Amino acid sequence: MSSAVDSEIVSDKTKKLLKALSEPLRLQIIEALSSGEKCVCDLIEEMGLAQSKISFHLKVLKDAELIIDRHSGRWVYYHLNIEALNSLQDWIVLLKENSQLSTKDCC
Amino acid sequence: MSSAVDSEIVSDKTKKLLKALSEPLRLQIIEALSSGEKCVCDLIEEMGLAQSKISFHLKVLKDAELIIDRHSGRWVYYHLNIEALNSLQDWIVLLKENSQLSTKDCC
DNA sequence: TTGATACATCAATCATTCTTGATTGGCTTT
DNA sequence: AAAGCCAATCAAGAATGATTGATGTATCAA
Repeated sequence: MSSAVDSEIVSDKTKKLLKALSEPLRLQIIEALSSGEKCVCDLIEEMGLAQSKISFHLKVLKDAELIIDRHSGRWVYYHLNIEALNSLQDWIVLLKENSQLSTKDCC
Repeated sequence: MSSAVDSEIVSDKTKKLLKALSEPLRLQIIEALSSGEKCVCDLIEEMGLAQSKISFHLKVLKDAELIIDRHSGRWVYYHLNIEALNSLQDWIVLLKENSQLSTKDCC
């Protein structure tokens, strides 16, 4: 549906990134991982939350490619995907540039 | 509730920003406004959506201080708040810096 | 003052997302 | 093989968010 012109600039990837970042718990996870790679059990302990809850949110973050997993024995380690942060930043920069073009009268 | 340690780094402001940006329609609005200030009627026409829908999402964006309104006669004009974009970018930069510190073994 | 326009807000429905507890699957140790 | 641990997944319910159509408020024009 929605047959309108749909002149979209935001990529689906960026949409997914932003949706993944819209949840406070997931932001906490992101910040926890910004200090280095951690296994799920570390996060469970550090955040004091149920395992299934953590796993649920990790999955959302992983689907958005904000984090990357690494399996080792029976542990799964997660770390931030800096590329995702970069592409998010690029989008913001683009918005700001656009914005500045339009406030100075053109050219 | 939630008596846990709550060693939060993300500010409530950032949380709200990211939540506001988690909705595709709102991203479209943001991008529409990145090319300059517009009134609600412009957005309605440009996006081909119901007025109450647009107003609803504008309110969310305004509450997050991502956009700023300006009243003139019976029109209301909205434009992006660059400060919000800046603070979002700052948060990302901080995350990346943190992340880089932890990958090089310390110091 | 009447009517029209621009926008906000509300209440009800609908849709999506989160949470919880239980189960399952994969490793590892014994 | 059996038992224990780590983590993913599932199903049901709870909570949150979005959409819709109607109503309200302010401004302007006739």
